[in-house]
Amino acid sequence: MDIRKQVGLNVQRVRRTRGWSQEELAFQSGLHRTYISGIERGTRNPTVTVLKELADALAVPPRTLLDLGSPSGG
Amino acid sequence: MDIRKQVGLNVQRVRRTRGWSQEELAFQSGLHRTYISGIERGTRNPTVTVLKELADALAVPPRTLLDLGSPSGG
DNA sequence: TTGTGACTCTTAGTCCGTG
DNA sequence: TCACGGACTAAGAGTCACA
Repeated sequence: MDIRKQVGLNVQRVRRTRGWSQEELAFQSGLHRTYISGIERGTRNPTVTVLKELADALAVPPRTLLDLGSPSGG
Repeated sequence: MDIRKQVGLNVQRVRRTRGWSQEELAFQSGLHRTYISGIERGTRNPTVTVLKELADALAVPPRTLLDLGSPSGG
C-alpha cells in the first residue's frame, strides 16, 4: 500500500466521522480545498508539517493518519 | 514540539539503536547523507514518502518516527 | 563522522475554472 | 459536494565543497 494512499484514506475516514466536507476541513486546517482533495485521492505527497496541521484540525494524533488500524477520531 | 524536530529525534534514536552512522542509514534508505543530517536536526521538512523510506530502512512502522513515545526499533 | 550554506531540479501547495 | 486540469509561487528533494 502506497503511504500516500494510506494517508488519504485515513484523512477521509476521520473527516467523515466529523461530518465535515472537504471545504470545512480546508477551512479548519488552513489548507486549500483542492489540496485536501488531492491528498484524499492519494495523488499528493504532503509534508510532515501538513500532516500535523491536518491532524490538529481533525483533533487526532498525527500518527493516526499514517496507521492502517482504526483511527481514534471518534 | 515542532513535528520536524520530533521526527529528527526519532530517526536519530532508532538509527543509533541500529549502531549505524548517518552514512550507513543513507546507504540503506537510498537518501543522501547530508539530507539525513538535515532531517535529524529538524531543519528539513520531509514528505510522507521520505518518512516511509526512512522507516523501511530502519525496519520500524512509519508512525514510530512521528511518536513521542519509545520507538519499537530494537 | 557530522554540520552547513548554496545550488539545481522537482514538487508541494494555492488559486481559478469546468463538469 | 467533489474530481480534475492548468498555471502559478514557495518550498522540498537531492547533491556538493568545505569545515
